[in-house]
Amino acid sequence: MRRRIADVAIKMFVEEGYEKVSIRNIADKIEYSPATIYLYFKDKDRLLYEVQTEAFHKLTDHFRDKITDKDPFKRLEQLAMAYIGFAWENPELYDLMFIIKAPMNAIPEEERWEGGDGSYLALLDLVNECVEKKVIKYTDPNLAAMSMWAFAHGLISLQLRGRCLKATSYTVEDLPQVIEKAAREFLNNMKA
Amino acid sequence: MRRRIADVAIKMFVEEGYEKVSIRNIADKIEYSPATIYLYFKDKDRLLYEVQTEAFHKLTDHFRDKITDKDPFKRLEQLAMAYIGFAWENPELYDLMFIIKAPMNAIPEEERWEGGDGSYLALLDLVNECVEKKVIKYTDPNLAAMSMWAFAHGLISLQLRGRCLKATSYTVEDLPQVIEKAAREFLNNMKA
DNA sequence: AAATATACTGAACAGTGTTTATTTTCCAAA
DNA sequence: TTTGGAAAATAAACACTGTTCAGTATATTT
Repeated sequence: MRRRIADVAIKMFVEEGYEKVSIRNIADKIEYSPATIYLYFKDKDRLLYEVQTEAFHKLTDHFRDKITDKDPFKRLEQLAMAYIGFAWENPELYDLMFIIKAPMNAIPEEERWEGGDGSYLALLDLVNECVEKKVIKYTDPNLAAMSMWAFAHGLISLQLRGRCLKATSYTVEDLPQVIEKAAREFLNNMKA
Repeated sequence: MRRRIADVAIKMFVEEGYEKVSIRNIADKIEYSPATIYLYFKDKDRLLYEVQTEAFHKLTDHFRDKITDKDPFKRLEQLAMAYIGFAWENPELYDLMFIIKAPMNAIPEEERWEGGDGSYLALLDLVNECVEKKVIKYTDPNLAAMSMWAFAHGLISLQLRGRCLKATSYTVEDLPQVIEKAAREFLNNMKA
């Protein structure tokens, strides 16, 4: 039943957008009462967190498919492009993975961030290798990993929230290429 | 009256956080009926947009205070640090300026983004000067400006949305310095 | 067949943004 | 000073939201 609810929820978030989906909508779709959902999920934040975890599995799969090169720096490039590509293809999922506050409220102070941790560690491991082999300028892997993440996230979230189009002179057709170009430039600048 | 509502709204957003403030709360505070607000603002998005514009004035003032150096690259550093500092001091305002979707819905397709445009142009002008004087690696000012903005925004918004603390091994006390350090490193990497 | 345990729901609570018909307020002309 | 009309403000309702809880229906065990 938990599965059933989570499956429908993730589908509805993707199709209709997070903001337009309510507990009642989900309950209607699975033809149960809204109260039933609360037997399986403490509250909406907790359900969102479950959906987020699912989404991170999707991202992990996406990474597995796209990160294939032997050279660690090339792999770093592939990771960056895969991250951006995922966001572009799944904007609604990206939203609740990285932008919306709600699902994070469901994680108690001390607990691990199930989904996010895994993906971040994939990046950190790779950056570690790059630092060891001196293929990037950075010497602190944590700082390098966070910087890469922040840059990619910044590009994506400014775009997803409509700030890019309004402030820059780029058009909606340009943006995908512009963002990729910016990412390439960023990677170039951190190359040893 | 428009002013009166906007003033109270901005104050309440800062004090209690965007999510906890409703039209009714604002109406209560100014001792008017909720319906009155709709005589002066089309809807909540429009009110949010007004508050956003106010916030951008604050950011512009902040920039004016902090960006003082003669050297264009140093000025670029000052701008970056001022931006990050502003976000740190006014997280709730930063939220509705750059993260929340709602206020952008109030701007019709063709219209300018009153607040955002100005601040972005300040950055773009400065970057233009840096490109001309060849003090940064970038040759395309638009790309450079967007990259800087994206990087700073990425750092800030990941932090504001609780992703940094959960994924990285940094503590809440470290983060301000870590973010500044990351920004400095980024600027260093783009230095010509 | 009776007792227990599990699964589910109807209805309500307290809140949200928003609209409309109605009332109050105010000011200028008679 | 009274009256007419415009302008300003609102009470009440609509259609939602997340959430809770008392109560019902179903299934399992004794």
